Amino acid sequence: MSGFVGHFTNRIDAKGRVSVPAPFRAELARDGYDGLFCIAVPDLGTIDAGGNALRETLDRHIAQFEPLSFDHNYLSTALLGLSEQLRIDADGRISLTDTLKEAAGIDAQVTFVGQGFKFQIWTPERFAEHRAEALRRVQSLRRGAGAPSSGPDGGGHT
Amino acid sequence: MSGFVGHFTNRIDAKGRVSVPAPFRAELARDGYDGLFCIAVPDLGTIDAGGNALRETLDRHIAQFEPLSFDHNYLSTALLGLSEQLRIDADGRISLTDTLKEAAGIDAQVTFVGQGFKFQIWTPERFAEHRAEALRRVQSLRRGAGAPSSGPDGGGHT
DNA sequence: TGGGATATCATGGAGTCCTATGGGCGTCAA
DNA sequence: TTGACGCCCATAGGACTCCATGATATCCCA
Repeated sequence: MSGFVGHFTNRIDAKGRVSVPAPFRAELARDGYDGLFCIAVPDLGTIDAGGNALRETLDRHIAQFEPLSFDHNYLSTALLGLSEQLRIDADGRISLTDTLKEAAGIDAQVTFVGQGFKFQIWTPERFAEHRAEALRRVQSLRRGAGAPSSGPDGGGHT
Repeated sequence: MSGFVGHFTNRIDAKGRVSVPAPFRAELARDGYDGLFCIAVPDLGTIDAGGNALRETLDRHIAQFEPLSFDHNYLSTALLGLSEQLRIDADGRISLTDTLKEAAGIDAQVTFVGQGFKFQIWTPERFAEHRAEALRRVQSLRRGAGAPSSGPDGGGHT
C-alpha cells in the first residue's frame, strides 16, 4: 500500500494532453481503476484525482443517506455529478476538461502532488503558495499556537 | 462499478430527440438494461433515469411498506404514474415524452447528471441552481465536524 | 569505475474512429 | 391524409490510437 507519493510537474501540449506521472499510473494500475477519477475542490482551487480508493471514500459518504432522499441526491450531485471520469490513453496521458482546468486555473503546466490514497493537480504557481501556507501552519503549530488544525493541509500525512 | 459519473449537456433536435451521453449508454449496457427507465421527481423538478439499478432501488423502497397497505398502494401508483420506459434508438437517442418534459421544464437543451446508480435529466438553468445548492450543502458538511474525514489532510470532499 | 548500451518516460504530431447532430423516407395509426 | 415514430444515412468536430523523438535514468560489462 504505497499510495501516491511525491510531486511532479508536466507540460500540457497543444492538444490539451498531459502525462500522468509514471509512478502515479503504476499506483492506479495497482488500484485496478480504469481511467482517472477527478473532482474539483473549489475551496482550494485544485483538483482531487485518484482511482478506487478515492471513489470508495466518496461513495462511503454518499451511502450514509437513503438512496432516494434529498440528502443523497445533493451529495451524489456534488460528488459524482460534478466530477469527471477521464480516460488515460495508451501513452499515459489525460485531457483535462475545461471545467476542471477552470476550477484549478490551469493553462500550460500542472503539478501532480501525491497524497496517499489520492493526489492533487495544481498549477505550479498555486501549489507553491499552497505549500508555503502549509509550512506556515506547521510552524505556528510548533509554536504551540493552539489546537491541531483540521483545516486544509493540516500537516499532510507521512 | 463505475456507475454514472460526470455531467453533459446536449441539444434536443427538431424531432424531439436527444443523445444520451455515450458514457451513460455504456453504463446502461453494462447494467444490462434495454432502453431507459425514467421517473419524474416533482419535488426537484427533474427526471431520474437509469436501468436495473434504479428499478431495484425503487422496488426496495416500495417494499418497505406492507404489500396491501394504503401506503404501498399510493406509493406504487404514484411511482408507476410518474415513470416511463423510453426506447434508445440506434444512434443512442431518446425522445422524452411531454409528461416528462413538462415535469422538468425541458425545451431546447438538457443536462445529464451522473449520480452513481442513476442519473438525472435537467434543464441547464435549473441544474445550475441545483448545483449551487449541492455545493453549499457539501461545504457545510465539511465544516460541520460530523462527517468522517476523507483523509488526514481534511481537504477532501466531505 | 567508467562508458556505452538499454530501458523508461515525457512530449510532439498524423491519422482514424467515435459522437452528437441534422435530415430523409417509409410505416402505422388516428 | 397527416402526424408521430422508427430506421437509415450524412457530416463536422472532437476524441482516441498509433508512431516518432529526445532526454534521462539504469544497467551491464570491460
